[in-house]
Amino acid sequence: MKYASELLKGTTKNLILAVLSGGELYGYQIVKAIREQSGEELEFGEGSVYPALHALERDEYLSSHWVPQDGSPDRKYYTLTPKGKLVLKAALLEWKSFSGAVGKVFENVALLVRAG
Amino acid sequence: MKYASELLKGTTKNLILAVLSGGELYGYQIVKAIREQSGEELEFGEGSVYPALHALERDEYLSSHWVPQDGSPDRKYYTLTPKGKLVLKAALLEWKSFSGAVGKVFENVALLVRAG
DNA sequence: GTATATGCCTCTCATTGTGAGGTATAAGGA
DNA sequence: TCCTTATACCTCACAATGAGAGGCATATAC
Repeated sequence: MKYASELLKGTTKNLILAVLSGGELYGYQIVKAIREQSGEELEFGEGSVYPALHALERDEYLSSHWVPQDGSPDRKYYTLTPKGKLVLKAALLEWKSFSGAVGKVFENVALLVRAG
Repeated sequence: MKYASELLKGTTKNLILAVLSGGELYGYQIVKAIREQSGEELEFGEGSVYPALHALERDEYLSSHWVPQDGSPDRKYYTLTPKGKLVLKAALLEWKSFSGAVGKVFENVALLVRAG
């Protein structure tokens, strides 16, 4: 991992909702979508993503359906529910506000570090 | 709390190091410093901050000393160690990179949400 | 008398990312 | 032939950590 794993906590589910806003994807594809859309910076293990997907479906932010494949493992496609879209919108605003607040605190430091 | 608590995970210790870059502070003061410097957006409970301070001192990112007070509780002041300053610098870079990566994924969504 | 502020601490609880393991098929190279 | 890699799903034990409640003590204010 490129980042301290704790940073991801709380962001994982929102990232999943985010990449699903473009249309349905299956689990394995979601991992790759996040990796690619983040510019190869964010990388999730399957042990993080599958449990997260189950929780999101349990909370009715996602719905899923199986699509059998020939000669390769079956795929479970996930789609945002209306409830999930609302949660995603809220998560985007929350992230913007949160990262801005953290940024404010860190800005002060940058000055001091440069100064001394 | 204004934010989902999971968002704070992994950021708490870095925020503490950050506000201490301006000079030594005691625990109670650190909570207020983060609240103020974040524009009243970030609020930590004592149950989060004190254990974090102990961990940071255990890892030698901080050192501390008691200062007795008259008629009010004694204060435990914390100071960044050289090791702590290095960790802080790394944390700032990590945050910048991490928040940028999350931002990339979320940008794609914003377009889609607005579109439909 | 009761609440609020100061200032430290500890404890349990729930959440969640990691990493390893399991299952199964197919394609490629040594 | 054998081994690795890729696909695609899953579970489980582990560690980190923020929340919230509780404890202790003093001082001020209503």
